[in-house]
Amino acid sequence: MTTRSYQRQNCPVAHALSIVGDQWTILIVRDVLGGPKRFDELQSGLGISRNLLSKRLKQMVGARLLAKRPLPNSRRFAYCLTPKALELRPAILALAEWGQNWRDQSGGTVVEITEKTTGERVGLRYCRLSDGREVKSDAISVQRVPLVEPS
Amino acid sequence: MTTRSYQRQNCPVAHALSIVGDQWTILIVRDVLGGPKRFDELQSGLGISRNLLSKRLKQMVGARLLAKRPLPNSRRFAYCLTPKALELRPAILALAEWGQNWRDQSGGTVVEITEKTTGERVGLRYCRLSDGREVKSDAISVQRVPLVEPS
DNA sequence: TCTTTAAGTTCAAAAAATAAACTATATGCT
DNA sequence: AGCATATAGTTTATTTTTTGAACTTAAAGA
Repeated sequence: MTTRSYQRQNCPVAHALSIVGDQWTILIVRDVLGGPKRFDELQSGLGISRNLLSKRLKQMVGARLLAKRPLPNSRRFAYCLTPKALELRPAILALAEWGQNWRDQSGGTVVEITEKTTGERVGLRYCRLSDGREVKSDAISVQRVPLVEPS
Repeated sequence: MTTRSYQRQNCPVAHALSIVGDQWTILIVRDVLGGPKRFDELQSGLGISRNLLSKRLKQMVGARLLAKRPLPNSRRFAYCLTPKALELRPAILALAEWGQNWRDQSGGTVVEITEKTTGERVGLRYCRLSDGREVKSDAISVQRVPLVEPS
């Protein structure tokens, strides 16, 4: 799939996938969500080949998903998340929830979201924007509408 | 990336991506979310090559994301979503929201979620499971925990 | 000095995706 | 009946990506 074929769909899902839709980018973001990571940490954690990791990290820095920072008193580097990548968290957590609901074996690990202050469990839900109340997923409707910029 | 390298990560995100993490599967689900689709409709809508679409549809039927049904009084077929694929909707909508928040040009189309009964706008938010109240994204914490099956 | 570590780069081979042409079968038109 | 068209793919050759392993460069530690 070329960037062009994503773009000509003029769809926000296709646009998102043109940036994070390859085999590794989401997993890299997932790892860096746990804190800044160095090249070799990412490589051994993911099992990705080194040249491809190198290429992906460059693309991700170019797409402003990651920032590459030198570590103090060393000639090493850390890759850190930008706000743009941090905002992928809901998408990643939605994938995680789907993955654990439809996992094929029992066991493994699950991702648990909790409220920092109380430790209470939290999940992603549809909410009415006006009052923040939950709306059940079968009570929603999805439309694609042309975007009109506010003037 | 092999299926094996996804599996050995033992992570629900990696598991989800081992099923829907290629370049086309999410876009196919997105299209079929709009109603059952035939082979040629998907092919021309997506611009995917025919042999790859054929392969992906087989994989997706095998993964129980799609069901292939003959259309009555014709020798044509429709690909329909299963509940498993329908449950990808939150992930796809989260990607759509990210894609439109970080789109590079103005214009285009956006995905709008509304409540069927009232037409009010709806979004994906973090909610406390106990009382359904919204929790701000900077007030949550994410952990991976080993899953213990209820006995 | 020798070894190790970190962050890559290079290169050849394998796998996946693309594009275009081809096939098989049924239906509709003249 | 004969011919063109539509549907749902398959085949084949080419291009692009990904992999895996070895190599490089520079600095730090023993």
